[in-house]
Amino acid sequence: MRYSHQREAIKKVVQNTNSHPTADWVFNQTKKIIPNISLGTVYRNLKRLEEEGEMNTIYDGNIARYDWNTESHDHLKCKECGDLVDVHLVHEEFTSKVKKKFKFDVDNVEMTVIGTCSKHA
Amino acid sequence: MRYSHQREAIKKVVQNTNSHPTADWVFNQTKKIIPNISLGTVYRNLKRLEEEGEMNTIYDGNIARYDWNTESHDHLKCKECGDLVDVHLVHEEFTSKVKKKFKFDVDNVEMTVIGTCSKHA
DNA sequence: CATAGTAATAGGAATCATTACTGGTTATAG
DNA sequence: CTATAACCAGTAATGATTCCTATTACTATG
Repeated sequence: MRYSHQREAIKKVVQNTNSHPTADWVFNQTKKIIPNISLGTVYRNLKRLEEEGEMNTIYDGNIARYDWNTESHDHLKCKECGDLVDVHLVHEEFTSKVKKKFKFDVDNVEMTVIGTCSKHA
Repeated sequence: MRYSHQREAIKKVVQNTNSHPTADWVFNQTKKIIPNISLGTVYRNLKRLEEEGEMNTIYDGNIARYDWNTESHDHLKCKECGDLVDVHLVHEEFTSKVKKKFKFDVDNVEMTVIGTCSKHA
């Protein structure tokens, strides 16, 4: 893949946040670096970066969010503040259990735990 | 909530399938019963039915699917055939573990295991 | 039974996220 | 330096979902 100024900027933006940004948020942040960048470029490059293994896409309801944390992990979503926090809950033993029990070859587990975080208990 | 012919038909359509239908699929099936039903009516009533606890919404990537199975359960999604199968993987002990470890009050766990089913191994 | 009041509907326009297209620009191999 | 394939900005198109409005149909009551 050829070098591109735009893609580097997008990558940096995503890597420098702990939120799980939407494409639109990434677009607005990247505009601060490259004012005339276009939304299509953001989408295209986020997809590329995911294909390259540089980030993950997670679906929050029906909108996509991007996550630079490519290690297998799960999310806690607070229904009060909407916060999405990374946690590690699904372990090896789980995937091997699923494989045995259902003859299902696990690639990936997407888990979101919805509830109320300590700030809003 | 007032009785409506349309809502009853929509409910029956969803309850009589084991697939996890999209709004569009439900719309097309319901048209066989009520030919002039409108897509907006389908969306509105699916949402109502969910609010009433008659069904669940699950997100498959960024499109909504509806599931009459309102008991807590998880999904196995085959990346080859796209099949979405109901399984029960997350148990009580898990939610109480999360509550202790993260001080997070769990309402609901959404888990989709992505991989290859036995038919496509 | 008739009807008024209100909830629900059909149909279509509007919106939101995302993808596709087009003509011009730029990185980079040779 | 130059050719050219990859990339981009801008914008149109798409697909899913929601919103709007005039009309229709439940249902409680006289």
